[in-house]
Amino acid sequence: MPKYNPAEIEPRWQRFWDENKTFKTPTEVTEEKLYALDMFPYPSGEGLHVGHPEGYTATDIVSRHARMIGKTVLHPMGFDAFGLPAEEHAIKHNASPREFTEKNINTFVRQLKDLGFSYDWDRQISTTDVDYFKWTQWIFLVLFDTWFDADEQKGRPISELPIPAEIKEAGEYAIRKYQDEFRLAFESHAPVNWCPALGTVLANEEVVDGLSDVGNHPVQRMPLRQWMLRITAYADRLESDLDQVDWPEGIKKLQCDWIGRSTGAEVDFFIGDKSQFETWKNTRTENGFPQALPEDALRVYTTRPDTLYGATYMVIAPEHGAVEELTTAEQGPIVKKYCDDAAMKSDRDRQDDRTKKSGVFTGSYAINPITGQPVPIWVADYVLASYGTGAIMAVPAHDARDFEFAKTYNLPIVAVVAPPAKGELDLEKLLAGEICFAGVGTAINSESFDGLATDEFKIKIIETLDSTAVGRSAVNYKLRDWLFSRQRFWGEPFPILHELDEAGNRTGIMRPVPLESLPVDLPFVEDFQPHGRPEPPLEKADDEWLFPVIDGKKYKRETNTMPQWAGSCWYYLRFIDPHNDSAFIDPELEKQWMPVDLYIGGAEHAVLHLLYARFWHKVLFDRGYLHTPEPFKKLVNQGMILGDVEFTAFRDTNEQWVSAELTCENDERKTVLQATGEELHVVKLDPEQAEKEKDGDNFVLKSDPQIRIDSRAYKMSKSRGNVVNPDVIIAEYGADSLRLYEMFMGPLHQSKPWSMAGVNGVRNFLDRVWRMLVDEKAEELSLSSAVSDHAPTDEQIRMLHKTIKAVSKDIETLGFNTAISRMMEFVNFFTKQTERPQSLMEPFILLLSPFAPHLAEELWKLLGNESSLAYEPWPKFDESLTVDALVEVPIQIMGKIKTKISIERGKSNKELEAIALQDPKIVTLLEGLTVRKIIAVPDKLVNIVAN
RNA sequence: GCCCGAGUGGCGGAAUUGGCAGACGCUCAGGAUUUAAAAUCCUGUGUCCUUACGGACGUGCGGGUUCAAGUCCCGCCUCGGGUACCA
Repeated sequence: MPKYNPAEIEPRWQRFWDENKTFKTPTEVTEEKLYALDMFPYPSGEGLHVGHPEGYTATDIVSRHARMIGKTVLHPMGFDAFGLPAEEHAIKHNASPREFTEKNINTFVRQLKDLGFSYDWDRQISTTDVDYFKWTQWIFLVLFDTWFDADEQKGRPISELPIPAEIKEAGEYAIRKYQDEFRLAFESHAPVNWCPALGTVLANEEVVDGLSDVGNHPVQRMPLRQWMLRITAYADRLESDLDQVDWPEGIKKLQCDWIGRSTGAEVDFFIGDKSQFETWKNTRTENGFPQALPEDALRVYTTRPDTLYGATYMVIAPEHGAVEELTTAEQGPIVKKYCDDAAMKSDRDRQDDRTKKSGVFTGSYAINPITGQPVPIWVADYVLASYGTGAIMAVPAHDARDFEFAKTYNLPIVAVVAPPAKGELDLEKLLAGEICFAGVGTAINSESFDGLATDEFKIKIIETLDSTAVGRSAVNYKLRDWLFSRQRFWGEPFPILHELDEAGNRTGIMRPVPLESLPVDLPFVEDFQPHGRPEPPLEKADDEWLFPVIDGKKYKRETNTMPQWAGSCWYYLRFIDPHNDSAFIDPELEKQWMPVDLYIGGAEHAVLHLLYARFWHKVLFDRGYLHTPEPFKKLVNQGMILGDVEFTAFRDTNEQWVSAELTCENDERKTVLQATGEELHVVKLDPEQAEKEKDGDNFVLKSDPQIRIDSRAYKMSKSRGNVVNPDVIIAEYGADSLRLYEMFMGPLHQSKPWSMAGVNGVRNFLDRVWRMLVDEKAEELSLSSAVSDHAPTDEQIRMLHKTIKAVSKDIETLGFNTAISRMMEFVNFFTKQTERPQSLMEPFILLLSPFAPHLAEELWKLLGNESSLAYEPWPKFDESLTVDALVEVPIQIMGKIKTKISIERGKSNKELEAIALQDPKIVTLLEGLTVRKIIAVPDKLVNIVAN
């Protein structure tokens, strides 16, 4: 009995595609190319998750469709395989991270092949391949060899960096040190996020609420020598070039916010006696605004220079360089204690304290350059050393944080901006210092500037500050330079050698490992367990690796490794030319394939990966290795797939039901009774036990409708036990069903709950497709007798053309869920037809093929075709055949539908009106009414206004 | 707190430019087929009123614009996600 049996069909076609290299990327790239890319996965030990195939199926459908419309397609897959989990696993099991990673990759490849994706497997890469990270190291050296020319807004070779005459005179060593200060990859000794549990430092982006992103371990600040990448130099371009790409607005905004560009002014407040202020100001006006931080002034950054008249005190960060100098002898001990405490505090503690502000007075005053009045200088940890100048002018009347601080320490509050007239804010209260207003408005208490609107004021005041050289306009970014080194084993080694002197100490001279000596492979290390101290595991490599001698000079290798992000910053380029051993990519091939036309992946990479990759791309672009300024033309984020919907109810310790609205979660994420905090039992219910409230939106217990229950889909997680394994779905329903279901669930970008019943639903559809063509009662696999070479009817032809049109359009807009529903309608229609002309069945199978490729290939063959349908021309439709001759037009009276008439398409509104008014039902309904107006929309509706 | 996104039947979701709300699928109910079951096929399935014919209501809530609003405008509510002292 030839029933639809995916377990037999699917492996057979997968083998066919593999053996025939059906999806090998063509070497001749035609004008119309498609580069469809998935965010490559981290090959975890758990294997593929059902979230992975969602995006992968979408790009696969687009790729398969593109081949059929004649495009040349590049559709590759690879693995982002460096990273902490493999190393942690290796430590735990005393094994090699490489072996573990390779095993996981094999599982992933097997699972991906089971899903029938049309990847060109000859291009498979892993970031951990030595042949791959050779070029990651090479790109690092490009960064090392590049400085950013701010005037040209462009990265240039370090050899083109202008060297000041006095440096030149000081000799080669001075020149090298000078260059090192400008490189895009540079060493720094700044405080970093050190995570003792992971034994490594982390990027700001990898620390969430003072805990590590991976594993939730505490993170502390400590100064360490680190490699940094100067991503801040590219901040403006990373922001402005977002207009060039077709990305979701939300993601663009996230990147913009992350870059956090703000404009305002830097203002110097004179430190010294009020009597010398005029002299200071005059000297300033003569000499101009100093580039470097002056010693006789405190420099602040503000986005609201228009509130300068309201600056009643100043605050510097505890780490600010001038703390000691500004602290008076009397205040010395308490300031020192405050700063020491702040330094001890972890980021986590700082978060907790954020609700209340603390600070201490330094004892010093600075002179407001516009009013000439002295203001006290305080130290407080609500000012960050790393942003702006690490010092602020505090305007408590117009900044919520300053307001809170001023209230706590009884500092004066002066209102200088009146809210817009319409506002409900009470001006009296504002003037009395009782409330704070942070918006824009009209200047008050600002001498000659009074009455100016905020925006005008800003421009005027900057002009004034500029003319006397006490201030200037300035731009700031939230974006920080990228901390690029990790103290772990399982990452790319840096291709950098540190020159040593006779005594074995670093001379400070660095030497890049030359191209011919790349890659720098990971050495064998007996034990790479983190020990809670910041010496990287590579320090334990043998001397031969650690201390190379070149031209008689002894060097020590850099022993930090690169972070996981490094490999994923450029993998999309390597896919274009994966086996090239003389360059990271052939420039000709790069021109043919870049940019990536469609990039699909999860929104969790909205800032990190996408920002880092764009940054590297721009550097490589500036240095002439690439021809596009942006790597990813169109980006789509797939939504998260949640677990099946769950109903939960709550019971107290006396086994009594508790209604859901009386519960809440406590700090330990346990469900408790809101009123008393009593811990409750969480009971998972069978859907049978739940029902919807009679008049309300809540679900309640069927047995006791007074008790509300929770109905929600949760994120899939091991602990919740709601994880769906794709292998199980494939075994039970088939890969085509899994692919189809994930596409049918809803819009790609939306998060949606899994439903086993839904999988069964699409499997049902595939069964129906099978039966539409196959005679299930026959002994051998053969066509159903309904399938014939009969001439199709007009209705049948229209059905096909409508379906072709809808499916084609939906693939273009990635509306896969509606494409599938249109194909379901086609099948519903034809299974009722006793004659199913083969000439209509064939195009339908082609339409289905990108979605359910195994089944489509099988049926295509059954219909008598010899070869794979992968490159068959996509069916075309005739516009005139996509509409019916007759249309049903509703007739409304006062906007309410009264009847429907079936008429020929294309009637004018006059004709429509006449037909409507003659309709017997309408005539009856209009009796006694006066027709005031008739609106007729051709082929759509008629609305009669009558009363 | 701030910034996004979303609220449509029992559930997932459809609905060019405002123009027939609920396509398609699931669920459930009834029927056919069968010795029986599975599978399959057919019919029905927003709510309320009505024996029926039919009618009223209905896209989170309250207003508004319009001949006509899920769609546009104003004001809220709830949920999901992101983010957090960035001056």
